Amino acid sequence: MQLLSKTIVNWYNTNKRELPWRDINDPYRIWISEIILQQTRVNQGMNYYLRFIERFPNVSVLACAEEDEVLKYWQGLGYYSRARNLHKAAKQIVTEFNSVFPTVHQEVLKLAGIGVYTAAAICSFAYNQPYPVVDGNVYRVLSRLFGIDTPIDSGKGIKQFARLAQDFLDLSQPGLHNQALMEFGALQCVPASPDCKSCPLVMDCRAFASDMVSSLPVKTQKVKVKERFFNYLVIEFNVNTFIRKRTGADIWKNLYEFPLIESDHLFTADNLFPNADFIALFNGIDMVNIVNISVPVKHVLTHRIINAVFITLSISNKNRQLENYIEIPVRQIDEYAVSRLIELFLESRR
DNA sequence: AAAGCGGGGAT
DNA sequence: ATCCCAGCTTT
Repeated sequence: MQLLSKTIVNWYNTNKRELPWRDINDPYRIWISEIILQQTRVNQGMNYYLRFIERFPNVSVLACAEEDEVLKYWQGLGYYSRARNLHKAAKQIVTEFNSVFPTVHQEVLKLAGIGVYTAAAICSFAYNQPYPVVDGNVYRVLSRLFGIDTPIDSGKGIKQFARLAQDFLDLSQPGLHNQALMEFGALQCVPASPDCKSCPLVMDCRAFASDMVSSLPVKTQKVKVKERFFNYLVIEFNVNTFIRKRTGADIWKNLYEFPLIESDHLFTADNLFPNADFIALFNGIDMVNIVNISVPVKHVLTHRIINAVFITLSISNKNRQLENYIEIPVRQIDEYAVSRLIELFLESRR
């Protein structure tokens, strides 16, 4: 076991990428990088990390910031609960740990947004503590190396791989071992068509020996894609428009958007005025002029398809319903964190 | 245990 | 189209 780990670490030392959050000990920076990289590729998160660290260089600065600004720095990256939890955890650290990032694994694990993987990553990278990381890369490398076909998204699989990863951990250098194992999965033992001929572990790989590389790891997929229909109302009132913060347990929580009527279909010029929600929103307004109705947009996410249309309209006066919204000059919307869907619409209008 | 949460790149 | 990425939280 230890020999295999040494082989991977040797591979790592000659093949690793130079990354700004690598070869540092600052738990804060490691923490930020780990949260950004959850379900996110290095290339996608790199600039977010650099900008985030520049604006929020330490936990105190982050804790003092407004959540709105933290979300603005997260705009476009997705999984926005990461940003909300990051901010929440920063406040936890200030109040519960005197602004010093905790060094005890159990305490790290209690911070908002930090689960088993991230706690192990921080404690091993920053403090060299003996906790094995088990991320998507590790599942893939270990399942192939040891020829394990237990589904990695089952309770049994999670426990089995956690135990295996613990046994596989090189206790003499846990941080380096973990980094190397993940980088090996990211660059060498890739999901599709890995170059096994150049792999230093090819002779030790159970999956290669039994021609199972392409079928491991096993995952019981289920992803049901649900469709939703968002009708956005881009209201022009002199030079102003109206926006609102999304609330509730739903997509894009705490991000801003135009007045929205969700329906089981998209509005068109033909079915717009008979719609009860539409009529209600503009009740009491003397004149509503439809300026433009955008072509339908299909915003595809992993587990959702958002169909959206942007209806631009001008109004002659305000009513009671619009008091529930924030009235801002149109250009000022750039200061608010919005979803990628809204961002793309705004870009298309420039 | 299952569902929900974003967005993008590789194949 | 499908998979999956340095996963976590809520139901």
